[in-house]
Amino acid sequence: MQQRNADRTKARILEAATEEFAARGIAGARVSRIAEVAGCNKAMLYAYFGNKDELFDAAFTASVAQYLDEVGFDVDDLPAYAGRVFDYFEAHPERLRLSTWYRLERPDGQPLEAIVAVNQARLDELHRGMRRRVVPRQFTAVTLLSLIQAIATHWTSMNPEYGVDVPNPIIRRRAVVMAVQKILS
Amino acid sequence: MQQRNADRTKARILEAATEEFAARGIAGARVSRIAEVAGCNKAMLYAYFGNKDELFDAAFTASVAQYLDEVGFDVDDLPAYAGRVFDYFEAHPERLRLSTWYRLERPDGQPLEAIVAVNQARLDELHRGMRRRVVPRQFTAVTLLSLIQAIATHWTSMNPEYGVDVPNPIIRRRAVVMAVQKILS
DNA sequence: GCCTAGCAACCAACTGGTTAGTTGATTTCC
DNA sequence: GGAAATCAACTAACCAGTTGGTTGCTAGGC
Repeated sequence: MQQRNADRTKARILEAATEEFAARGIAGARVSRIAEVAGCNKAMLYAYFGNKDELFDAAFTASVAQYLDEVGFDVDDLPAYAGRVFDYFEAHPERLRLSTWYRLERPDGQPLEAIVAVNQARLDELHRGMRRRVVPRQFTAVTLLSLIQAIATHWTSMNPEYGVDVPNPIIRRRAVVMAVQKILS
Repeated sequence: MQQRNADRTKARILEAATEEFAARGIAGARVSRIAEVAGCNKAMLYAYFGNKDELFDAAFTASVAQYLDEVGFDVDDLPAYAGRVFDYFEAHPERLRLSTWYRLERPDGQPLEAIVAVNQARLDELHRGMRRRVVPRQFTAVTLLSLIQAIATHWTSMNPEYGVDVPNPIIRRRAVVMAVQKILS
């Protein structure tokens, strides 16, 4: 077991940061808590990531990259895509929280290049799908993408006032897939 | 013009608090900024609302009450209801932000009684609608309510990586209403 | 194989500024 | 005259970021 390893320390900081930021947001996160969870000194964190804000950027960018990598897109079966998005955030609710914090706390932050590029690619695919008559044309491509995203994550982003009545994951997933099917019909 | 008026001061504090909390969340909000915007001293704020957290509660509760009061529910025309929800948050995006902050920063906060009651009433109405065959039964009532909410607010809760392609409000509204119609078909 | 110089990794303790919350006095109105 | 409304100034704690120094790893000479 190495006692010194820059890469490993960096990775541990990023992991701890993701956890802390997902739980408390940028303003609510405590740098000292991140350092503690990462098992290192605050100074390391500043050496590797600059400052609190840049650390959030690093954590969020990594999180998004992992999401885009793991959840592929498929114009030919959008309900299945919605199902996968549902599965992903069911397994990693903290990723959705991170994304929401980003939206709330960086209201006029420059959109991340990586996401813009992927979104553009998906929009292009949707347009091609529409020309091929695989995707209906009642909604614009942006609307469709955004609607599907909203439907796939609607449970996770729900306020907690429904209590007991919320169905189990299997039923929720089925509802997501069915809703997207209906949107496309 | 009165120089002293407890009710008016209280109202101004609440207004300023809503603005500040909507913009920056609980952790990011600054009590001194709220006092400044409200045109009074910090001490007033503590005299009237106890502390920062209770001030947020007051602002959020008032905001929700106003929303529930303004946007009525109508089982017989759910697409129109979705349209009204869309209109409301288009006109008051800060209310949606406030609600999102609440969800993120109070992950295990006790659900607000007022919302729980209204939701239960709406669920009951949906159930009656289902029995009357006015509302389809493919989704459970909770699912429907949650789906409609998600669809009606999907633009506002979108991350900002779509840029220029986002359609104008009229088209967005039409998309919301149409999507809910399709969900119900 | 052993020693050591130099550098990268690491940290305890500190700093300067900020922040939620308080206090004790002052003003205004009835 | 007294109660309610208001505030300037204060406090104690907190927190992002820094500093100055220590420790472990390794390359290269012997």
